[in-house]
Amino acid sequence: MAEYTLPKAYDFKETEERIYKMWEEGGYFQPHNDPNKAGFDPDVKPFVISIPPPNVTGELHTGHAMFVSIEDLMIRYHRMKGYSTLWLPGTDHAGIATQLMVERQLIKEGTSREQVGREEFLRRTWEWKQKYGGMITRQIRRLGASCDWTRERFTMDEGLSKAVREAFVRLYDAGKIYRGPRLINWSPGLKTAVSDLEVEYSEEPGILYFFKYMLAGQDGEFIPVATTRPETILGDSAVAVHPEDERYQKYIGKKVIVPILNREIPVISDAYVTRDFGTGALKITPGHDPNDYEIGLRHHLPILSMLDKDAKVTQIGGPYAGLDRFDCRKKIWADMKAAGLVIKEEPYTLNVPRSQRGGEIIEPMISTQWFLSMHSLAQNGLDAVKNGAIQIVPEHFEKVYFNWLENITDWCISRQLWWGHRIPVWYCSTCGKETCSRTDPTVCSHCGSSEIVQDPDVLDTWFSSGLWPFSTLGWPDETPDLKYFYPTSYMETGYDILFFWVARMIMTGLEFTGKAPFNTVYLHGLIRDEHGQKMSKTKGNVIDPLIVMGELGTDALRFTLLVGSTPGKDSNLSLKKVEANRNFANKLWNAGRFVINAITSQEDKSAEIVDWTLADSWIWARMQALVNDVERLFGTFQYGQAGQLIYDFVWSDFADWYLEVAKNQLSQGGARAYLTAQTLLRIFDISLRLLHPFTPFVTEEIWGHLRRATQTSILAEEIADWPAVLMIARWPEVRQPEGWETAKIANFEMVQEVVRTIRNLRSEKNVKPGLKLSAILVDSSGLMKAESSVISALAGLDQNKLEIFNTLTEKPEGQIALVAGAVEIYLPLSDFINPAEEEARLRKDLAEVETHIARLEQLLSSDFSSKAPASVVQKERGKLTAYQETADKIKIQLK
RNA sequence: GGGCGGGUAGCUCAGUUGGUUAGAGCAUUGCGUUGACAUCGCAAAGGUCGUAGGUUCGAGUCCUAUUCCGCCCA
Repeated sequence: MAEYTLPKAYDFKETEERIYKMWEEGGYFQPHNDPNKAGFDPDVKPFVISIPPPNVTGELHTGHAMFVSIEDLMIRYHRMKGYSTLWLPGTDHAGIATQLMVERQLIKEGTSREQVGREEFLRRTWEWKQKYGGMITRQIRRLGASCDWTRERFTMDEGLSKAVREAFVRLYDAGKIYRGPRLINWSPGLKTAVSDLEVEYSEEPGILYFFKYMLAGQDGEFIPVATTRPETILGDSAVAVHPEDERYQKYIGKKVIVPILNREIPVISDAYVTRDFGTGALKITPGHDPNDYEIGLRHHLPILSMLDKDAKVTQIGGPYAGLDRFDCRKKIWADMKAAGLVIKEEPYTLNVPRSQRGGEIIEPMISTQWFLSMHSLAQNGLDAVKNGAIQIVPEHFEKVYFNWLENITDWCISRQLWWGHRIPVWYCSTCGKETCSRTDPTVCSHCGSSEIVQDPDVLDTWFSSGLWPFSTLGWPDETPDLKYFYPTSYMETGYDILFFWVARMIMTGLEFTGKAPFNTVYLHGLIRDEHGQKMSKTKGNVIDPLIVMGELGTDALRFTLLVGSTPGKDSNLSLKKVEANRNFANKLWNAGRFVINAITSQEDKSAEIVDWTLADSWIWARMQALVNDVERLFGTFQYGQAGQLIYDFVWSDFADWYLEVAKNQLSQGGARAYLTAQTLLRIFDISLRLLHPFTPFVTEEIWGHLRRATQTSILAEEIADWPAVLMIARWPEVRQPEGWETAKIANFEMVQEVVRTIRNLRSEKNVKPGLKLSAILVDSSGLMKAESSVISALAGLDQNKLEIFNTLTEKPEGQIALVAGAVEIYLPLSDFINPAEEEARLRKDLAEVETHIARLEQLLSSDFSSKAPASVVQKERGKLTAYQETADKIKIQLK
């Protein structure tokens, strides 16, 4: 007999790091079937997820914890099912964030990006990346992520940079990338263009300014106009009114005078104008407002840029040139007031465009940028989802996806930054033409001049992450990895980057590889705090996953995130829940200790042959049902639901009931004990396998102990086919029910009901838990007789003083009477008997049972019995019979 | 303005193709620690499933309207 003792509580702190190291060093994170290695079998199915690359500057937050938990679950599940599984990790270069980080450092040193120059700046940035870039991946490891770190990628790597270059050149050659002046979103603080998606609109209190647009040559006549941004008056090209607006129709075609500047601009008519907003007359500033820009194009108005890249007024602004945008607003309004042009001011809620990064106010302005024409790409992206090549989970996000792609505008892909993939276009000062090339050219491809200079801008970071599923596998080269692992399987990420990232990957995947880059998009929701508030540093409600893991364990955090979430829905994270799941890990640990003890206590295999007990059969039936349910739920991405079922099974069925019965069975020794230990081993093993994708650490640790303990026990042959580690153990197989299950479950449930009934009464009467009671049971089915030992053990009865009769002609004296289903129970608690109370209790029970009887009788006499499916009707009939039996028994006791 | 999602126990949330006594965790109340577990056990209490209609033998679940909340897009 092997001695095998474990600490009383699960110590995750001692365990997690050790286990992770063991996995990683054991090579378990790498696909077992690798196209780069000998013995590769192309027929083995791969399962692939490319990680949503976190910013290289990032620090772990709950969003990362969420995606790592879900993706690791998907990966571990498929690995256990035998797929050659690849979870490819990496980070993106986060153009703006990283550049800011390094710039900040330079400023601290008393220098600046401009002073050190582009080359030195990039050297410093790489240096920074080498030093700090590994932080986020180390933190992801802590979550238990079973990524193949040998294939880790970074968007600025040589290979991925090559992919970016290839993608750009192909799109350029196809005429889908173009350069030109357009109205774009300008970030004056960062001094770069940003895409439409990077602008957020926030409602803020502001002022609506009403003023006079004086008519040229008509003394005193004016059109009243309202604006939220008076400084843009300097860039006005027209005043627009609705064509059918009777107030202003007469002015259409006339000229008005721009305040202060005294330029003359036309009054035009356009149906875009809302007649009942403001004054019904709209000033048009095509150079600084997207709607005005459209109107400007329609009416061929001059486009004036009255703000420069620092958001200061240009020469267009005459006397205001050089002023900051907000100073100018004040000054021009004061000057207009002095000139008698002001009508009034009203408070007004503005929709202020702000930068997603940093929150500064974005200025729409005209700028020469590179754009990707989206039309054909978007159409392919739409088709891929519409024809089912890609499935989005949950389904309703397909509508959101369609809505965006159907209304897509061209994507501004150039950024005025230094950190990123530089645009591979060179301008020739000799012939004035562009050269776009896969390799850096030395001369102009048009005239051969060496007077060429590269475009200074870099590409949007999302341009490179948009290629991620295939660039990470080696594209544009036809590598073995690309051939075998592409297209990938699932794309799992938050719904907040459906447009930023997912849609763009789909479009580029189709464009460059001709294939959808994945077959399924699984979107998870955002993590909020306990009360559903968005986490933010200013609110101080941020939950740091590193702290949670440190205090309650990684498994507890993972289980909470997985079980508390439904696809696509935001979920609230509460530490109370994490704590409950920490308790669950401990529960599992202790159940494991019990099982190990039961196994190692078996001394020899008795030759005696015994059959399974009712409890054995019951737990098997429940286990099989669970395996079945989990499989079904995983198939429909309902991981939370599956986790909940496993939790309930382990805690309630296995630990609360089977383990308690097992104690009784083990104490009988011999073959009974052996068989029980075997059942404990098998059931617990399957439980751990099912739970492993949710809580990898604790399950791996206990399973390892279970394996080692069993190896030196007489049950060793039971585990002959177990691998060295749980993470590559086979996923439990679904078995079809054999027919006996329903009856065994029903019988055991009857036993449970009798036990609960007795326990409740003991509790109600404050019977000391240790006190063994005698009892009389009346049961004609024979079930109680067969299970008397189990019932005595679980309900605290003295088996020697337990009498079981098929029928009882006379009600025993001095006993408390109870009914559980069709079983009558009598307990000799004469000291506690208060006849009036007892009768009242029985009458109350009877009344309740009778309401059920009445309800069911009515139901069964209605159309229900003819129209509902037979099985449903049968079920209700059975219930009625059971209630009637119970009622009969209670009536006997009331006599 | 357009679109999407949600109102279920005190709190935070689950709830399969509709199946007839709506679940969990936490919180609350009572009892209980000499071998799996106090990071626990055994019990109890707690819900007109936002509102109003409809479909159906049957609705938390499907349909319509309505109200409140949230998100996305313009």
